[in-house]
This record gives sequence, C-alpha cells and structure tokens, in this order.
Amino acid sequence: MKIQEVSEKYSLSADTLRYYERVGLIPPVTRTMSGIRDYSDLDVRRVEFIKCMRSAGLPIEVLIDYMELVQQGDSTNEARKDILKEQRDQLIARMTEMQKTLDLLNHKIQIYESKILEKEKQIKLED
Amino acid sequence: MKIQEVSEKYSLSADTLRYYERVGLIPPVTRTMSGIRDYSDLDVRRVEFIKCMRSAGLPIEVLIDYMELVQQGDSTNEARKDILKEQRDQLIARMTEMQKTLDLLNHKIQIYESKILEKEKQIKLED
DNA sequence: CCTTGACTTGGAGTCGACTCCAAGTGCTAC
DNA sequence: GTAGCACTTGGAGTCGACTCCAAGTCAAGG
Repeated sequence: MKIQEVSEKYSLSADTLRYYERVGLIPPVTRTMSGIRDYSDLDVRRVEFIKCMRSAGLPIEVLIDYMELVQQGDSTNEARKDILKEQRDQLIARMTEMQKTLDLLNHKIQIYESKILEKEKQIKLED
Repeated sequence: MKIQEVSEKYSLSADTLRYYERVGLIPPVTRTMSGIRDYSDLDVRRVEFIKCMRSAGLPIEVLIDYMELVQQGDSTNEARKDILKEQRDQLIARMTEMQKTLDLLNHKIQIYESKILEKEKQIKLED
C-alpha cells in the first residue's frame, strides 16, 4: 500500500504519515527497491492504532515511548500496561469533564429555545 | 476579587486570565480606581463558564464570537443557540471517538494483564 | 527520449493557546 | 520614605502537532 492510499484510507495527510515515522510513532515502514514506502499489513495496523489514540488526544510523546517498548519485545509488557492504564485514567478524566460541559451546553440550549419560543408568542400577540 | 484569587480559585494562571480578557473571551473586567482588576460576581461567573468550555476543548475563536453576541443583547439569542448547538454536536462526536479509544485501551490492558499472569504461572512452574 | 506525476529528503513555517519578560506603577509595612 | 510585592502593559517566546517547501529521484506513457 502506497502512502497516498494509506493517507486516503485514514484521512491523514501523507506529510503526517511521514512525520509520524520520522519522530518514531511508527517504526520504519517497508520500502520498495527504489525506496518508496510500501505499507505492509502490520504497518497499516500500526497507523490505525496511532490514529485511534491520537483522535482521543493521547500525546505523541507518550505514544512514542509506548511504541519504543513494543519494539523491545515481551519483556516490556508490564511497562506498556502501566502506560496504557495511566492514559486510560486520564482519558476517563477528560471525558468526565466533557460530560459536565455537555450538560451545561444542553441546559443553555434549552434556555435559549424557551426564550426564542416566548419571543415568538409575543410577536403573535402583537399581530 | 483580585486576579490572584481568581487564578487560584479556577487554577488558571493570572497570565491566562489577562490573555482571555485581551482577546475578548471575557469582557473588560471591573477595575479599582488605580486600574487593578477587581473581578465582580459576573466577571467570575464568566471565567467559570469559559473555563468549563475550554476544558472540553471548545476553540477560543468560537467562544470569542459567542461572547461578542452575548454583549450585543437579546437580539442575538438565535445565533448564540446555533453556535452552542454546533459545539455540542462536535463535542458529542469527540466523546464518541474517545469512547472507542477507551474501549480499545481497556481491551489492550486486559490482554497485557493476562499475558503477565501467564508469565507468572510459567515462572512458578520453573521454580 | 522526454514529460508527467507521485514519491523522496531535510528543514522551515504555521497555528492555537498560552506563557514569559521587561519596564513601570502604586499600596503597605516597617 | 523606601523596600517589597502584586499589579499593570505591550510584545516576544514556547510548545505540541502538524504542514509546507525546495530540490531531487524514479517509473511509466506518449
């Protein structure tokens, strides 16, 4: 799979994909003889994983550390688990915050809706 | 309320509070005769609202637009409601994404946990 | 054979959101 | 009355995460 295809499949720019590889978010991608990136199944699954994590706001640095441990093999399982747990906890905290904001937004929207309705009534009375 | 107190109350730096005011996220705060910020109840409630919205990731630009409409009075109710609705929808979308990531994280953590458990068993057998 | 177009690299630029700084002012306590 | 401290301003700097650019390479079609 060429970079353009992966880019389209996951809505990540080719620049971003190269950037991810450059900073170590994704290990070096398979290449053709002429040096052009040819994403293997494994490469693509890694992109998918990173995209998922990034879409939830996990910082790139943390993901770099995690992917480094993945490259080091099974002896790092415990450390990897710890990273994921910490990130999960932070994610839950962010989602809890967002839920609060969502509640407030819904509340405010309702208030606006009833205000607007009242105004319309007022206009009808004036007619 | 002085800037330092507001800063402590909401865990926002004094710099951030001044920045919010400068870019129009918060209308000009009440001042003492000597020009020092003295946050009124209304000012503080605005800070609280903005903090809540920012903590959920609503962009500053959108909030500036919204606060501008608030300053313009009741005729802008409809436009304000539209902004909030759009932001709510985007917030829900982000939370849905995050839930997917959370599920994946939990799944991966479980896998690591059972892997680690198995390894421990192996070690006991070797003893 | 030459053009076209997708790819390559290293490095610079951008964007959102702060965060810090220097220089100056003014109340407070000794 | 002067030292100290919190405040003021405008502007510059930082940080994370891309995003863009120039110059060059290479395979394929006309």
